[in-house]
Amino acid sequence: MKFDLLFYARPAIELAPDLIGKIIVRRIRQKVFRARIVETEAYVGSHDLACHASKGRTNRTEVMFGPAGRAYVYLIYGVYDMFNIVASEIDDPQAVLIRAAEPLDGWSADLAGPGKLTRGLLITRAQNGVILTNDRLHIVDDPADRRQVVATPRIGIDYAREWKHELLRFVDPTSNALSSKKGLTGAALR
DNA sequence: GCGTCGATGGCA
DNA sequence: GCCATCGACGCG
Repeated sequence: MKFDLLFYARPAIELAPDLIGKIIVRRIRQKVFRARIVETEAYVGSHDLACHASKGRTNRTEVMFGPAGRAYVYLIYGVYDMFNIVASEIDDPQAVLIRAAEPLDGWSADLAGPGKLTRGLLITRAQNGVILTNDRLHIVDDPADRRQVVATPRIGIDYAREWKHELLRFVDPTSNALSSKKGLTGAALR
């Protein structure tokens, strides 16, 4: 079942782990591609030094200040688009970065990383601001999913001082499609 | 299997 | 002058 906007209207630190095991549905020219989310990160507001909104309200971050359930897509390193889902409520800029997923239904693609995921699902800045209840791009539940969730520090934010240690990355440790094994230990690596 | 490095463009 | 990245390359 497609999630409605209320599903997204809560703190990113709650939404991010809950999105593990959920399914991205992407429709491209009448074809439907589905992928199971296995890695996310929470960006928890203006006070979070790793959150783009900590630098203030700008053209780029405008979407994050709006209502929950919209896509925040931006370009990084001049090369890759990053797909986020806006969380929380108006004027509280929180978002969840979707970092990795496993293709379903026998479709094969490498979605093990935020840049590879957007490339594989054809998500670009053209989707910035779209409401995620539309038929072309949305998230559905998988009631049968046996998800496991482990929290680790976020990737690629060494500049964020004390925030770089916060356990705001969430992964399904049993997945083979993670962007990195950082933060996983012992049994989780087998 | 590691570490290092360059590409590439929008943003402040 | 940075980056919420990726893949190529060199090592030995």
